[in-house]
Amino acid sequence: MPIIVDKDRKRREILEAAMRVFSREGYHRAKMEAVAEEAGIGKGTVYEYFKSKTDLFLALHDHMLAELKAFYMKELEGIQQPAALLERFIAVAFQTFRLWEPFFLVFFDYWAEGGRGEQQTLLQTRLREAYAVARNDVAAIIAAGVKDGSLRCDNPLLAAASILATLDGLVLQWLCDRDAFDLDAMRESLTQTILRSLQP
Amino acid sequence: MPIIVDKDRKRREILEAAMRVFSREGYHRAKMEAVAEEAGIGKGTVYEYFKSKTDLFLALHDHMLAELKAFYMKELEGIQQPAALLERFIAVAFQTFRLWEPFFLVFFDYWAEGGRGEQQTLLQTRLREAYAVARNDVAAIIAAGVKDGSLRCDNPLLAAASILATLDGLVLQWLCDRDAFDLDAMRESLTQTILRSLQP
DNA sequence: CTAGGATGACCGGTCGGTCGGTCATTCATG
DNA sequence: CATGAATGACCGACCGACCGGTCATCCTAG
Repeated sequence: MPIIVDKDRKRREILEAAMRVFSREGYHRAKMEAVAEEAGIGKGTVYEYFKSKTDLFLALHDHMLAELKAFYMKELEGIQQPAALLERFIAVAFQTFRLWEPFFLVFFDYWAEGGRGEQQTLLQTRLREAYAVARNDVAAIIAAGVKDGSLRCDNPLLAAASILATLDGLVLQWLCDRDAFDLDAMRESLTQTILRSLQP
Repeated sequence: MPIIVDKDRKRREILEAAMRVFSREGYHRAKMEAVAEEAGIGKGTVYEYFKSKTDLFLALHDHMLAELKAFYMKELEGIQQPAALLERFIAVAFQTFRLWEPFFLVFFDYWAEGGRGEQQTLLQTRLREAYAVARNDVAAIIAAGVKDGSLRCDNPLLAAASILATLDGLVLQWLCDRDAFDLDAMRESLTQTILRSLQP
């Protein structure tokens, strides 16, 4: 019986190497060899774990979203009040701007690939689902607030979509120009605006 | 003197062909030959007008932003009241979602290129400037409203940035999933929210 | 005939993906 | 215990398709 390695661990290492390389170079420019090098392995080995560059790209999408979701769950657990939850959610989102910068840089490419074409590819489906889940999660918080009377909102799903949109748009703008605005000031201002717009 | 062509006109035709091809395939996948074919000319001719693919990409950015700005100017001219101007601005933005869909699809690539790296490239500078101009324009409307007492806002620039962010984020979301939300409902809801948050 | 303009065959570099082969580890066998 | 066969893991030289950019050539109006 030969060497046995922790396949899951190595797979994750490759994914993380890919994230760094893709975020630095962009998916299209990035070379598989660079990913291998970043992971400290040979190019051939990458293909033991992912059958193609596209496959790696797609797997990375799932991996990153799962990690991000886990991060949110951890940061939000235990908070009960809808308004407090929402406020914390926004704060965590702003934290991710800095903490998960490479994640968002790679996400540029998912957006680019996802928006184009007939929306039939696997990536597009996944991206759509991820958005839907995020909208529903945020909408659920708002709906809970409406139910217990602490918030007011005609259409929680619409509100959720636009809150997510604002956050997405802010990462975009901030990544393109770190001096566009002060993150903390923006967080405070946005939190105020959103909470006030949901006040009963 | 032999054949004389309208260089400007052909240049614009190439740019528009490029927009169609880039929006369909994405910048990296798009072939120069496809751009030439779309424009109804030979590949070599494209290089009479643009010295490289990158150059074309960059020129397209300027061209599209200029066109978009012209569209906004036309749609907004004559409106005086800040609140009405803001409302109309949002409405026009939502119009562009459908009308300028290819524009936004190409813009994915500008965001992707612009966010990455040390922010030193020409594209990054242009993108940053474009954002700055847009923020200032919107902030100016808000500031005018504050001045004449029809609006209230502590920090017009911050508010402008987040309004733009919301619109950007909504295009992203909508392009990735046309069924994510109803555009008209979203426009109304967003207009309400924004105007209310700026009420004295 | 001249010259501006257009062209597409071609070149050269690049990179995703393959594959033949090496290495390390284990264990059945004598 | 020695050893060599079996096998999972790893690797990087190589291949071939692809595509950005060039340039020798052709076309056409005057």
